[in-house]
Amino acid sequence: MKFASSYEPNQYESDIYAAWETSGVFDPTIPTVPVDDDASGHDDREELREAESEFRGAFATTGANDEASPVTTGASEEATRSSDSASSTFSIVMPPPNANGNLHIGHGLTIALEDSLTRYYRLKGKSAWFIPGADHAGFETWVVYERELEKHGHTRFEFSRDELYSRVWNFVAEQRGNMELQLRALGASCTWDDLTFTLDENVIDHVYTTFEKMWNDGLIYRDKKLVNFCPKHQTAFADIEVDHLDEPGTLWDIAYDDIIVSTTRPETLFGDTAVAVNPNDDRYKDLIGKTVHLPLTDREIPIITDEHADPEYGSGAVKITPAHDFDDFEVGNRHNLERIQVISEDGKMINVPEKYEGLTTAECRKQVLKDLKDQGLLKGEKKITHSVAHCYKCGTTIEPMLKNQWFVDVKSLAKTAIEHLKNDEIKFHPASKKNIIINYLENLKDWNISRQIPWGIAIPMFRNATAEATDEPEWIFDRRTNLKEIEKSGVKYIRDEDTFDTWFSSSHWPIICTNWTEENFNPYYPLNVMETGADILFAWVARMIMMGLYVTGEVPFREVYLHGLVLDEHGKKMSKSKGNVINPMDLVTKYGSDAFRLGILRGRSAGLNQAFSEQSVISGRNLCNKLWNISRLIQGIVDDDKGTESRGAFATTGANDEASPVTTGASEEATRGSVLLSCQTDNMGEDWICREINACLDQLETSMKNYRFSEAVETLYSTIWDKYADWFLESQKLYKNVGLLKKTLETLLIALHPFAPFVTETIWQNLSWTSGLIIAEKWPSRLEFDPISAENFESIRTIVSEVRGTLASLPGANKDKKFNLLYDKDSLVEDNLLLIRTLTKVPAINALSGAPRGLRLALANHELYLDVDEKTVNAYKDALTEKILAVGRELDSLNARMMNPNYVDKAPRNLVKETEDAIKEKSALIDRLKQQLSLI
RNA sequence: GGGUGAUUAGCUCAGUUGGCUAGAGCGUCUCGUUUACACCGAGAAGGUCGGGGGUUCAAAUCCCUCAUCACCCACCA
Repeated sequence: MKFASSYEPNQYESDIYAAWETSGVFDPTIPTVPVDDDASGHDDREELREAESEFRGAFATTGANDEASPVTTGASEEATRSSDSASSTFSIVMPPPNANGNLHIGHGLTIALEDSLTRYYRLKGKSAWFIPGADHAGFETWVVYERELEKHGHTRFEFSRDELYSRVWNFVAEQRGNMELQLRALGASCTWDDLTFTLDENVIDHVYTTFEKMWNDGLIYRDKKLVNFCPKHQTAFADIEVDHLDEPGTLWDIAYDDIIVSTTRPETLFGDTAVAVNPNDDRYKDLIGKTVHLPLTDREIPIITDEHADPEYGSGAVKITPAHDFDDFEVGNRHNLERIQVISEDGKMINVPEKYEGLTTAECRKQVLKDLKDQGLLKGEKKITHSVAHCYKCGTTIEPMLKNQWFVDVKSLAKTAIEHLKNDEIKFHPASKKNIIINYLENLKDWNISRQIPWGIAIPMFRNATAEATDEPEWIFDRRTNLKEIEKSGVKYIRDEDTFDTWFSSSHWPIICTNWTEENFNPYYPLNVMETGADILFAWVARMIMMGLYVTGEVPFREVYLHGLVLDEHGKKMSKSKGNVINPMDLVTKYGSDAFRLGILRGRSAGLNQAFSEQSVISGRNLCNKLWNISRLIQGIVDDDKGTESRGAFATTGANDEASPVTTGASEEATRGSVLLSCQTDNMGEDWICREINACLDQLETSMKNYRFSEAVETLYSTIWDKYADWFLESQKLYKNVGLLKKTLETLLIALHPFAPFVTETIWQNLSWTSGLIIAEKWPSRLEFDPISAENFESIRTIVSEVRGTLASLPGANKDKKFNLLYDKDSLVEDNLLLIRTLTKVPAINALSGAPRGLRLALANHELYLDVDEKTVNAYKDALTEKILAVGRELDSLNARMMNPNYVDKAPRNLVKETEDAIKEKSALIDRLKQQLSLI
């Protein structure tokens, strides 16, 4: 197979993905918990026991093999000790994208992160399970569908709840598929057979089981409370779904007899049932306990005292409307005040004098103000800025509304969660989020889980249809939500029309996806890591923790990685109205999936909102092409080599093999109990690249363990490009160690695979000597090398760089002016004449005979001269002077450090020694350069 | 009101128990068509690490303070 001169992702990606998918590599190697297809299967104890023993058996066997397997042995001891290495499984769930929509840039980031982790741990030999999902996205989808209805001249009120449900189901079914194709294009190596849709039977089953448990535990209650209500969407919301925006408003002063109250909502005065003043406010002392006449009505309301009234604010007296204000609701509870609802769910006035009945709140406000003014009761107005609650979806002002809703008593759930969090059972990235979530849980209010939209999971509660007279309970739990009404013990019950807040079911996600059950041991629960957006820390992560602990007694995941928002290239939030939205699929089409993944991971760290631009994707594309061409070069060398049996054989040796003549350069920690790959290295460059690749693997493993994706990519980038291609391969154009070229290329391909799966697999399939799929390869072992030889290559690199730099800075330097290199008694140079000549492109390197001549290179430990003519030396005088000054400055600062007795005294000895050595080196260098200058 | 994060090169960002001359990508400049790659190679310029204090032999890093930006929670009759 011939490599084209550049990598064209579009030619390969879909075929590569199909090859993975059909090969079965996306499936975890340890069998997952058996799913009961029919509900009756639950009772089959025998089967369950069998499944469990199979499970444990598989788990134990793999664990035992692990010790001898080379897969994990490359890891340092520290890594092996960490929790993620302790088990042979790796599990992660996909935050389910909306089944109804296209993927946006945030999904692109999520998949890049999660799939890199999955592929990395799969290569590391773990049984990796990346579980995909699709979200019915209750409210989101509902809003889209309702718009659809409106477009066709319908409203939701023309249909029954069940009709609407099936209509939306069909609507979503039509839309589905797109999202899954896009996940494939991004390279998500997830187990498709286990895709969970948030309205699947087993989801509902889990949710009902939990709900029943909560109901029996007394954690579910029904209450008429003030809830956030969107008059447009006709549904209640949790606090978290409400946007608070600062807005200009007016504070009106209204006379209630002798007392002036301040309000921004005069239209709600019909619902007033008291006026409150602060108990310490002397101004109103005499009025306390008396009543005042409520304007525009014939009602009298009491004046009460409550801390809620702030003497500093407005008049210091505040009207209390328990049915339409959260604070007033609380005041009302404290003082047993009547709740009078004056605004209906569609935003019209009710229970008000006929004149105002049926007006919208806005119309009513106008009328009330006019009437108050006419009666001389409007005493003043002031422009203020206050925060107003809005529906996060449509922006409509939220109306606090008295409604009967189902609530979860969160006290015990939050308390348990806090205990486990404080016990450090979950590690957060970034770490600061742990305290934030604890703080949130400490102040959590009860959770309203009722939603008045048809698209969602029905709440499995039925109301006694007969009169209250019976002894039967008013509400009963029952799973038969497909029925509108049921009969039990001869009593008729009618289903509650409401559906669950989507977060109630979402909070079960790790449990549902891994098919956790009480009976089965499940090695995939808790998840190794939960990766999601920092913006849903409270809405989702906090609730998964509470729910996971409540249902399973264990935290649902061991680590949490939170990503921030992907901003546009100027650091601005992407939005349709700004027109700065980047579609990930466009970038994938244009530059390839790998380029997108590398680009979006680069320069990104946990929890931060960070900018993203096409430039970074281009940079990723370039790396893919570079790697492609590296492979092309090596394949060419391999092809030329065929026939001659070179040192292709690699022997696997224990690291502690004392007999080995070559000492290993790897750190003791890294090699302990591990396997090194011994390969014949014939020159310094080969030892050096082995050392560098080992260091790269070390760094990579550390980065991944700490979820530092950007750092991991950065390390690979510089190893592949700056080291492997620019130095090693350039030197291999002379030496051609075919065995080593193959081995090192394989190592780098596998190491990059988690981040750039397509190009690495494509190359793997194109190379003549590789077999199988790279996705199913084993994580590479460390390479054996001679550390002294490797270090010598650093000297060569220093020499070559100095020659190149000096040549480039010579006045009028260009291709016409070539100079030879002279060396004096330097065995390193002498042994590597060809290499240095090739890398520096000087015409010749000669031993110096007689007195030094030409231009001395600024190298401390090597006496090398560029054989330039007098004129050029003279012209270089300024540059040389500048160089001497620069070295002088460095020397000064080093000397200053050593002059400080405290430094010599207190700094670590090795540091002082280093400083001393550096001073010696710089002094020698500066002497020689000065000598050179004096000769000019 | 309470809290979090950010502030480092023209731009976007690294810099993990304080320690060699603060790094990378992109951009800029100079040179280069050497059969892996112009999606390339070689070289270079560019930073008093937001300001001010402090601790330390040593501070981008720790502490205090101020400023600016972003966000979260509470809440504003």
